Amino acid sequence: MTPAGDTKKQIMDLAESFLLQRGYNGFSYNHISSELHVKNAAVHYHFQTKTELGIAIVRRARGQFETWTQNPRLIGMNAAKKLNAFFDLFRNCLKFDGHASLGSALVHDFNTLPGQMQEETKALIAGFLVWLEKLLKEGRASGIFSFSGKPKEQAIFVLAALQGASQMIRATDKTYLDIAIRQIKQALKRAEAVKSTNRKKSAERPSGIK
Amino acid sequence: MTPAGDTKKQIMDLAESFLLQRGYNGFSYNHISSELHVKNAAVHYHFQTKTELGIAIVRRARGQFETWTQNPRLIGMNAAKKLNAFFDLFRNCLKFDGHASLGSALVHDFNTLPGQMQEETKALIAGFLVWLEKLLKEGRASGIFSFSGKPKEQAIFVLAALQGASQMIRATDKTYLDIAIRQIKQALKRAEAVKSTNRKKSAERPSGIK
DNA sequence: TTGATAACTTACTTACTAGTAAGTATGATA
DNA sequence: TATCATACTTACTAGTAAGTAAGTTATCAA
Repeated sequence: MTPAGDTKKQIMDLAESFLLQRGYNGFSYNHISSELHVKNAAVHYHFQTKTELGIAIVRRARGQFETWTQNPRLIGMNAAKKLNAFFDLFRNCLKFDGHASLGSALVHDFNTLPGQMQEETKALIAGFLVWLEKLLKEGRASGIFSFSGKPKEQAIFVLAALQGASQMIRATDKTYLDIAIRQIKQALKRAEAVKSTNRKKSAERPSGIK
Repeated sequence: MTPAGDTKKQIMDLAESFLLQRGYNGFSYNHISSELHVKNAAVHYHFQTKTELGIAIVRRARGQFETWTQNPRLIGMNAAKKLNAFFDLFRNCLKFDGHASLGSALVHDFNTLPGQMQEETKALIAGFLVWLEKLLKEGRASGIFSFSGKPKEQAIFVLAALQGASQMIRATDKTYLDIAIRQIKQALKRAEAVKSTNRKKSAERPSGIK
């Protein structure tokens, strides 16, 4: 028999994978149980309801993001590298074909989500935005980023583009995610780059953010 | 009895509304039939399968977009106004609370969509991107937009941000869509604005695009 | 007036959904 | 050795999903 605690984690991992791939309404307890070669009642043993399972997944993801933001190695980075690390976070959850980010999967299903999961989703998105806002603020203050408007407004823009791209690539070329990320970076450094190449005629400008 | 052809359109309208609000897996023939006060078999009479209904919805939307792009009034506009008109297209389909754009709804459900609907979805998104690319190209050539990279890359970026924002607002303040749109415009005019206010110290820049 | 057709309803099927109650094998503990 | 909790299985329920076959009704053309 499998070691204690193992199945529960496997259920969460699988459910999260299905959630990213098929949305909250696109997977069932049978999907999970048959994949793990157990009966559907075994899944109910660990998570009485689908809502409970869903909440556990979002809570875990929020905790993981919290841990990620507190990593000293990340904190020691400059704003440009922090932003790249954030992009990598998104790229990583898309490494399995057809996956989306958890945030974009949840906001899509938002209207059909149980109330408690709606609250968790709001908290997840709000957490991303708060972190991004802080990053953009300090990045602009230190001259690494340059953009107009409030950092919070720019954070909304960046997250929207990132989540939108992570979904769009399902129906387009997969490279479109990296293209979108490159354009986000451009949008955050344009004024900077333009200043230094102001006399140049065209649109080709050197990169400050890698 | 209702006039001929009426029910069919009502089914499509309702189904589209459910699709935008709840996703493809989030509505059923019963949702539609009970709303229209008919039996579920009546829906099957007009659309034998859900796939057929889904395809009809996407095809209609593609046709409507095609018609929209060929409107002489639109064609006569300058690039900035055309872009605004495109934004309005998105804002309009979000006027009912909780709705997303058709494109974002479909790409989210992409992995669980029947094959033919996947193809329709690809065509819908590709249509948006082609139009946007052309707009951005002519807008940059005429000096209205200013951005780096290929117009196609910028088109991907703009559409990703727009679709991402249209979904995100379900879990955040509704005003975030307009905020995202404003930032998209900023990203498309930044170099322009920066040139004219290059001596100004901070990030507040006048608007060229309204 | 007949008959064809459009637009349904009635009444069903098969398959899947979340969820539950009761029973069982296994290993740790008293 | 008894017992107790953990981690299941077996076997179900009620509800909903898409889909279908056969019958009904209104309208209109010949």
